[in-house]
Amino acid sequence: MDLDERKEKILKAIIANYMKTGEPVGSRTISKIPDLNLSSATIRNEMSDLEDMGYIIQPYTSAGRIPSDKGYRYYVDEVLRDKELEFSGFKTQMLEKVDKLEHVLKHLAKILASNTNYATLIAGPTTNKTKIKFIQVSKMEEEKLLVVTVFGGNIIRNNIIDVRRTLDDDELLNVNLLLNTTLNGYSIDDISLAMITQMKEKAGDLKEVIHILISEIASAFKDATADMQIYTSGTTNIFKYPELSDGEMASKLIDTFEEKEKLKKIFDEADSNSAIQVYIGEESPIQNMKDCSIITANYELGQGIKGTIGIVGPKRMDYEKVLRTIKECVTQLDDSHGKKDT
Amino acid sequence: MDLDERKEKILKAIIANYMKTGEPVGSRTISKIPDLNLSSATIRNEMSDLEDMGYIIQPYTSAGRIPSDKGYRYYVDEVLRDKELEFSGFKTQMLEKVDKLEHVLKHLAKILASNTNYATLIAGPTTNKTKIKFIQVSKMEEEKLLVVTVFGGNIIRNNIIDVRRTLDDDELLNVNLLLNTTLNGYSIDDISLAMITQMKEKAGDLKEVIHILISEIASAFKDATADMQIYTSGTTNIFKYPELSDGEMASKLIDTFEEKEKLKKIFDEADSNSAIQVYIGEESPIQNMKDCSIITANYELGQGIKGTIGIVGPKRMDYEKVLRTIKECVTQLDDSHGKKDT
DNA sequence: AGTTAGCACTCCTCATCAGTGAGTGCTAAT
DNA sequence: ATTAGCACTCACTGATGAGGAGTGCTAACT
Repeated sequence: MDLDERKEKILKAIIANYMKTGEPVGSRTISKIPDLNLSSATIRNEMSDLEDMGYIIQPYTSAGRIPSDKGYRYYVDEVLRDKELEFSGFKTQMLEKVDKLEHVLKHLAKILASNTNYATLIAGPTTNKTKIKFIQVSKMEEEKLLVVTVFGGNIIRNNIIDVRRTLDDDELLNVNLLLNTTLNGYSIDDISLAMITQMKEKAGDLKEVIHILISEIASAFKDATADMQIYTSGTTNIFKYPELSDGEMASKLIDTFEEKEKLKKIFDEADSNSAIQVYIGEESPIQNMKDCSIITANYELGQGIKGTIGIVGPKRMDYEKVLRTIKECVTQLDDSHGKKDT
Repeated sequence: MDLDERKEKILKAIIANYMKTGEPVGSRTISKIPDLNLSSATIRNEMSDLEDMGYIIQPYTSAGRIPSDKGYRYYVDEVLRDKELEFSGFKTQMLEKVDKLEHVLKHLAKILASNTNYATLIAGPTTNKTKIKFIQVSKMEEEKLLVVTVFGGNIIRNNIIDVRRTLDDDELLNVNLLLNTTLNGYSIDDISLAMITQMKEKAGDLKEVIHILISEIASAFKDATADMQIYTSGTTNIFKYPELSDGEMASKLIDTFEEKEKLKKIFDEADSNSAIQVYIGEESPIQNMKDCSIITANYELGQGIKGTIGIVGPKRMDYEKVLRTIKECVTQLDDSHGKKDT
């Protein structure tokens, strides 16, 4: 099943060439490569073998070959595997000057898009795994409480909750104290039944209120992706690749980028394993992106603040560059934010 | 400068026909209309006149005519002016079930897009003209205060402000009391110098803190458009209109829709006059939309909650339908929300 | 004088057709 | 095992021409 050295060289050459031009690659083109000094006829035989093995495809008889999904997969897995993914020359301009996390991510998406020439999406951190820093409950209207939750990284979420009961100032103070002392430093996911019963015990009269508050808050954040923010940029980069920009295709892709809900699927999968993930063609978790490749990577800012970066491009995307860039990017996010978030 | 009845009929017919087909309209097509019983030759003469007057354009010699911007303008101003814009059959499905304003608007954008077949954008309310309902200042870290401002319609904004000083609990209580009693019921724009000095006088020791808080809050909301939320939907509808969907054009349009900042220009203009606004072709405030028509309308949910709805389509869009729909939509927004926002 | 029929002309669109070139597979010679 | 040679395939290009939709103009008609 393995390829001998020559076949690999040829496959590599085909992929490299097709990445640049987007056109099927012929045997003559390969035969001109000085490294492997072979005639086009020999190349043809080898290419025929490669096609039988499923690494390349002939779009129609007597055309050149283009890499198949399997071909790309081989390239990514075998060829890029032990390559040193060194500094990418990725420009970090201004990344540190912005402060709000939301802005940082938006900006980063733009930078990534313009650096790679592919479409970029960034998922903001999900709150349910981020540590709670501070909770403030206040009375907004007679029976309505405003709950402000501050998570690590100063991510703030608001909930208006209807407790069917009026609280006086003392009670409010108690609730605040109780919630803060108990939940501080834990994430939503961390909240255990034990903690809740413990709070209820201490709550006395306020048992009921605490119950409503906790369950409402929990259900608001329950669904990991429910309040996930997704920032996209460079959608129109797809027009740079003819294979993606004909009407039908482009329309579907852009639609997917507009409907952020659909994009969540990508991040759902990415969550499970922490490494960089490469989806090629049919492997894509999103139906509409079956003709694209998607590369995702998880970033982490400490304090349980985790999110995902994704880049979407044609199957002939420059995997090496994107992998380098995205890796660098994740590293930088880590560093740059680590500094200021004490 | 006015058109006689026959010319108007012909112009109308040309526009109506072009709206449907998107193809240049010839004299023979018009001559077949039973209403005005004329031969194609007569129509030709009239069309020649209309062209001289600038209402229609001939894309190339010996092609049919298409309406010019001026032609559309005449149609919108004169023909649609006194037409009864009655019930549009606009589906309001589920509009009332959703609760959060943000969700309502997102959803509404989708409904509008699918109803009209054009791209839709909705600007959420700007906070600086909405009445403040409740302010809560709390201590998050030693010198950092968390300010939560609740506006009418339960729009919530958070600010983390660094007052260079520690506040004890009593002081915090004072600040809260002061801010709430003074600012309640006013909008950010309403806050006068007098109010500020008044607060400072009462603040005593906390003068400095109040100063920082007020100026920070004000500057955060200052720029009306800074925190304006824009929801878009149906971007890919433009692919339904060939004149907008060729590479260059489509790319520019979609780019504009992605970069929400650019869209703000539309709403900046819309603010000034409260009526429905129609921009045809070159009249567009956005460079990239010079080949489109844009229709905007302001909605108002009471309590100073105001925003704008916009629909973008080809110049040959169905103005009548869009005007009807958008009008209906604004009315419904008004009603449906008025009910539940006591 | 307004309207219309007729005609020559323009220009787009579409299908056809042959030529070209890049590419392949196969065979036979090296 | 490699390569040169050859016949064949197929997309792409450009020219050509028919067809059609539409115009403008003129002359005849009411």
